[in-house]
Amino acid sequence: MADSYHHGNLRQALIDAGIKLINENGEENLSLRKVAAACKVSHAAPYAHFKDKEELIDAIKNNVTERFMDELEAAIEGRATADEAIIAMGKAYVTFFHRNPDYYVFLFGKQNITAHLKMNKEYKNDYPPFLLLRRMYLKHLKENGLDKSYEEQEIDMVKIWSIVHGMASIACMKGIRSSIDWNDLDERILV
Amino acid sequence: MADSYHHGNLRQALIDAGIKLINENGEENLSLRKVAAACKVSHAAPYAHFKDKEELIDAIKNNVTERFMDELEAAIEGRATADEAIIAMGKAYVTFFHRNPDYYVFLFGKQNITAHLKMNKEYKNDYPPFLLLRRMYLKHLKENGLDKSYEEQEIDMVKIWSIVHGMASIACMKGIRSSIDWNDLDERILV
DNA sequence: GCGGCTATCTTTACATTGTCAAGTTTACAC
DNA sequence: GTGTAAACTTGACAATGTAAAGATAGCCGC
Repeated sequence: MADSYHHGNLRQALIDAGIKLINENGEENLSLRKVAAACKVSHAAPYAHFKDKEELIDAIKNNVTERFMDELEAAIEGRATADEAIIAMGKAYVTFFHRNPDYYVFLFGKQNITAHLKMNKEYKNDYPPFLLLRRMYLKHLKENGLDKSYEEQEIDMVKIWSIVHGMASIACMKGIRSSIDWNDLDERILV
Repeated sequence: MADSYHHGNLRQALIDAGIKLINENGEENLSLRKVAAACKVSHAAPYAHFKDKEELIDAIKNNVTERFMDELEAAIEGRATADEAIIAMGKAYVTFFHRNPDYYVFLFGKQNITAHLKMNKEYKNDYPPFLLLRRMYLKHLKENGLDKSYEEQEIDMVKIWSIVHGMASIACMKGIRSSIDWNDLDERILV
């Protein structure tokens, strides 16, 4: 069914083509019609799979977020201690965006994080990287026999997240990007 | 010259109308034609003052950045010690964006920082907030009789900036925004 | 005062884009 | 086989960015 009337798997093809086009031309130059053309379907075909342009972009965003999480999880894989895992995760966090600054803008540029998390109240607890951090942080407390209040825990985690996320953000800025050895830096910064 | 053929001060009027429209409808819904209409001029009039849409947006960005800097400078005004000033500046940094999340996306969403800083190599040293931080940090070293290598200084400053900037970024995310008392938090996080 | 120069603004035009509506084709259940 | 729904095409429309050409007005040298 490769060249039949029905495409076969247009939905995924649109997402893939979208990622490719965004990597080449940036999100602001992405048009539904170009994505459709890249898949050799008519300009209105995407509307069978996505409500509007935003829904396609959200789908792409989810796809990228999954790849991001894959790298974070790969980074903590096999680390002996929670401390090591947290350091590794922080490095992977910064490295992921430093290696591809476009993804930072794409994921956080409009502050959507991910489409399926779109709501107007507390969702930090559902943000995948934060869940991973919490898991490692609790492991860290246990390993070191520490006992902290919920509030103290929150502060610690936000602190770690802030450093890492802030570094990632700064590391992506044009001009600053190449002026600092991030891979070296985060090792010393993450206490 | 209020209703003459020439507007009088169209350039500034376009910037002001642009800020207003962005605050109301977001950057993604800003169109040159709407801005022109808000100033009661023809849709092509802006081209006499700005090369293209991006140049108008950059001008608006500079305007907002100036207001941002004003608040940072006001925050350190009259602080006794550098440490106090840095804390105050950090709070002002986070507060500015927490109070108006749209500005964070607007200023950093496309990672441009400001138009006049647009170049492809090191410009951290020209980023106004960073200059202010450096000034305060050097004051801090002197006040406490500390002597650090240039590299150690860089790490310290990036660390401070990362925490503050990361907190600002996170504080702006929908859903997380209201779930944390940022004003209380940054006081305890900034060592 | 006057001619001209230039910046400012208008009008017109065009290509790109998001989206809708109506029709066409295909797969699939019954 | 027939109907039904999903997947796709075609055609249309309004909004938008931008270029080109013309109109207007302030200003400068004389």
